[in-house]
Amino acid sequence: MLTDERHQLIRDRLAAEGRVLAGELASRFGVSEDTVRRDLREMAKAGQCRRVYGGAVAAAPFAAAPVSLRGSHAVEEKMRLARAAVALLSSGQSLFIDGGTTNAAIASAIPRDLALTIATNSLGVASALSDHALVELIVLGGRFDRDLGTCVGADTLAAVAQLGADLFFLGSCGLDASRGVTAFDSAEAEVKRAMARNSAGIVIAVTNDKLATAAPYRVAGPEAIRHLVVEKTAPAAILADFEHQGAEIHFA
Amino acid sequence: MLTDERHQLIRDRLAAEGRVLAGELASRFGVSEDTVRRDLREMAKAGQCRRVYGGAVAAAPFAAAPVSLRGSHAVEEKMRLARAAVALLSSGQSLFIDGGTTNAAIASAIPRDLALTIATNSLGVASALSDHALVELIVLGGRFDRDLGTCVGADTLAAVAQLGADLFFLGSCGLDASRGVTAFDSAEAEVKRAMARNSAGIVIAVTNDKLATAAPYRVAGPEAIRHLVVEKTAPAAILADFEHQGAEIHFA
DNA sequence: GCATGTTTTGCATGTTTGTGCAAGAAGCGG
DNA sequence: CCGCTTCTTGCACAAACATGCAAAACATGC
Repeated sequence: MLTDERHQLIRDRLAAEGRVLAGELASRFGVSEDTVRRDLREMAKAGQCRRVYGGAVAAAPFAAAPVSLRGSHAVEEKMRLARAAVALLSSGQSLFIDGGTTNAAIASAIPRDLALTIATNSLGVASALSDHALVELIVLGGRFDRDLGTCVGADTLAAVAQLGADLFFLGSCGLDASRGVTAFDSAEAEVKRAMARNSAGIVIAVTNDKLATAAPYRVAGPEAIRHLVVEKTAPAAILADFEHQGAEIHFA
Repeated sequence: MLTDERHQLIRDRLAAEGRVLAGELASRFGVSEDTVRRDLREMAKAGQCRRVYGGAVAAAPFAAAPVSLRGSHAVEEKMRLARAAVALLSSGQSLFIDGGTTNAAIASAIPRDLALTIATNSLGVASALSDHALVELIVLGGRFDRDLGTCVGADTLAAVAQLGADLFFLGSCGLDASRGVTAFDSAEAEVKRAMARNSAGIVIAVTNDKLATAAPYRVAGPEAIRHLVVEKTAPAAILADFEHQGAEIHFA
């Protein structure tokens, strides 16, 4: 097992349970407790956890990334979703695109012959669009959150407030027909809310595992969703709920 | 088996599993571990993976440098300059870093154990710093100029105006002992001027070809340069001029 | 054809890094 | 106070590493 892998697994566990025990990790990984303690010491030095007697606790309770970007097996599905999502676009439109791996996939799937105005707070999305000659790209700056891969905070909100868009590609969220769109992080949710407020329509592309799940922070009600892009295998019952609230369903 | 084929297979494997082991690849390809390590080293240098002890893991999602060092002739020199430039840093400092390939090299050369606050309008610099856990990263948003790889315009200026920094790493400019620092683009120069105004000291790292050249737009006078990082082969006469104006010369 | 230079590869070399073990210090509970 | 656990530090060893070198394969130019 690679040292880096161990660190990743510890991060995952911290995100899931908020704390880890040195002895437990040692037997789980099949290494000595000394090694685990060394790992925890390094991670604490890098600000990824806080060291306590007997183990470690998460640095900031809910800051952990909701998705481990590493084991992103669903890359095929996301590319399929992305291709279906960009079919909604036409030249001259203006877009908000926020963070998440699905949105990064969408950005890289945007055809190069579309003339669009795109504002994003995601570094990944901006990078993907940085060579699209016809795209007017606006970076929404602010404090960079490396767990989310996006800018958040007051500066970002101020930048969003100055803009308006036809469509908002809202990513990496929980989606539930009664609770609507929810986010895992308070600052993230604030930015999403601002983008939603300033757009004419919301587009959400999700893999099945996001359907019928909810996160702590509310972003928008289910009726705000204009377009919902899902996998072909998405449960019809759930989709029907969204459809009744006015969403248009698109299959990847 | 061709070298390129091997590289492609390693990329495939990284995409599928997120990590590879040097020993495993060696036996699979029927080559020595040294060869595999060479491959991984090259691929890491090209940003296609991240090297770890025992193998390599998939590159961080944003690390795919959009404005990479590709196509720039003097990669080696720039990395040397970068290593010399980061020697000026110490924990707790705050920095402005603007665009240019040399600054991208500097950003990627910043040690991971330095706690810094860094504000940048360069997508490449931001990407390079996106996995530095101890760096508080502030993205200066605005209209993205894809020729420069940076954000410029009124929004960017407003963001800069709210910040102050100890050092400003000023990149991609002309440098002349009488005319001072000059830029090739009006909007670019405006942002550089704002950053210069709000920093306590300016650091410039340049290859020889930038020395004793001037561009249309004036950014700062020669007396504003605090640190000048140059190649060992830089002409002494030119350096003396800058030294007389108060600059501290550092050789890469 | 032959000499010359380049690229790739494997091997020998020291060096670095991760790991486990042991000893002592420090925290915790009775 | 004492026993127990957890932690840090120093040390040793093996695995992984970078580097220099030489042989082989290949291209290039006279």
